[in-house]
Amino acid sequence: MDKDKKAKRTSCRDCPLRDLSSFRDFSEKELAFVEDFKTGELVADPGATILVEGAHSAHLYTVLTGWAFRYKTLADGRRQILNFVMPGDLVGLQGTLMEEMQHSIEALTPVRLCVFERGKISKVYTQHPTLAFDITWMAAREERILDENLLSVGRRSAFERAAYLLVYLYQRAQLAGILSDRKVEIPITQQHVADTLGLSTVHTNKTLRKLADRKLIKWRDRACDILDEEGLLAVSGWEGFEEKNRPFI
Amino acid sequence: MDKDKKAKRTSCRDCPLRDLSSFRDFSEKELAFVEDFKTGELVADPGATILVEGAHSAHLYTVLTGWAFRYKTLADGRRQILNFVMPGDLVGLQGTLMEEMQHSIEALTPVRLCVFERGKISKVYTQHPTLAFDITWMAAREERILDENLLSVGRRSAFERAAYLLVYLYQRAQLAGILSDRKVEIPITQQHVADTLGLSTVHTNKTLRKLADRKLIKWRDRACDILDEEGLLAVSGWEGFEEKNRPFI
DNA sequence: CGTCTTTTTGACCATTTTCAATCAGTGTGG
DNA sequence: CCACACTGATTGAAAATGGTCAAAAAGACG
Repeated sequence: MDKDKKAKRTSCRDCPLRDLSSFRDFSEKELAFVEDFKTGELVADPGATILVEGAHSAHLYTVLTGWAFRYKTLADGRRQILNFVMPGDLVGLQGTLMEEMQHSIEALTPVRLCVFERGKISKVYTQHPTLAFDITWMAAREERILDENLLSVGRRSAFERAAYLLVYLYQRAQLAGILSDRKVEIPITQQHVADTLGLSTVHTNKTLRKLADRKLIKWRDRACDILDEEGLLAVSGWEGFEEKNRPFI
Repeated sequence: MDKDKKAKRTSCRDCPLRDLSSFRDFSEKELAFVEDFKTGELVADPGATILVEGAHSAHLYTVLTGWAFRYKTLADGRRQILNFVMPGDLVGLQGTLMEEMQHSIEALTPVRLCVFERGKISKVYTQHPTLAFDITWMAAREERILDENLLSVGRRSAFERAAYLLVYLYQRAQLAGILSDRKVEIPITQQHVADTLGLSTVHTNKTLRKLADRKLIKWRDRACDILDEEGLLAVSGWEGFEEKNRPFI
């Protein structure tokens, strides 16, 4: 895993995520603590494995920039993508709290992460209850997303599922502040879409085509334009996010 | 919702869950705090809705006895069961932390729950970091279970999926201490199984029959004997739990 | 015994997968 | 600049998995 590039360190005070309207504000004390909690930064190349199933991670991370995804595989190689990881997301909590990670994380683009020391996490709980609360909040948020994903894979048709995934990614990218116009440069292949939806690549391709035929999206090599957000929401039957002032660390 | 039966109160010190080997021990101070945090108890009848999607729950619960399940539905009624709830499980955290619940919970058997006041949860974080940590731990555990479920629904065949679900329930019931011999009195219908696996009832029936033909299980009306735990694990390709000393509140 | 719920079955239909190519776009070395 | 190698997107056809419909059988229960 060629992920061990140490990068120059950004101060938490200058953290670009703080400027985004969807994240909550921090007190000076909190900032000082997080600044201390942070051990360094790490950059992973596209395709690099950031965390691997079975490992007992020594670190906890927050994504600063870039896209990644969480996934699990079966013995024969079948892969299920569980969720996508964007700036502001906390990663590696499972490996920090429990014995070992039960999923892997792979970078889609160059990913820059803040590194936090596993051992120091108890200090968050003893010294900064508000931040501890935020960690729980983020875990609950991930759970909520997984709930919706499970509903999608279990009960929505391929067409609805694909529509859901694309608006979902669109809205998340928007909230994470990584969007150029209505164009989401989703850095994923149709293979990734297939592994998220629980479909074959072939059928995924035909399904995306159908969405494109209806002028809802436009798929391009490793990118996708969202042409009709409302239309996608309608097809999927999803209500969308109403997330404001979410915390992060 | 006919769930409003107030029940007589059990002291946390006498909590039957404390005796089970799979749960962690508590300090005297923690016990005293939880005792105070607990507002009362509540009993729900089979079929009753304990928490409903869209509500802003005023309470947080821990299940003392009984089975329930978490689920979401689409507008046209399609239902996806997300996970099952057993003694020791924390319930309603989403509704406590965020604006509103995005899933419902329904009782399968008579369910007895401990009730905690939503407003007091911040006291857990400020006064009892170890318990706050436990809450996060439980959220991470739920996430892990959902990950495996998603893998199952997305990538396992109907046959593997069914095998997975049944050993999973068997092992959880065992850890929760609600098991009569190898016989799991799973209080669910094939309809519930279908809604968990993302299959139709008809196909679920045929799949369960195939498991029975291979002497892995024996299905009975609202009950299921696990005849061959190892066999089910092998079919599903799942490793099983290795959970010890889990926390609860 | 009659009613209700749950399980079981069979026939037929739809969605999705698999297999096998082909096509398009990108980057590389000559 | 072009041939060649790659990866990702597309297609068509055959096969399989799972869904729908309709109805019967089997328990559970008052």
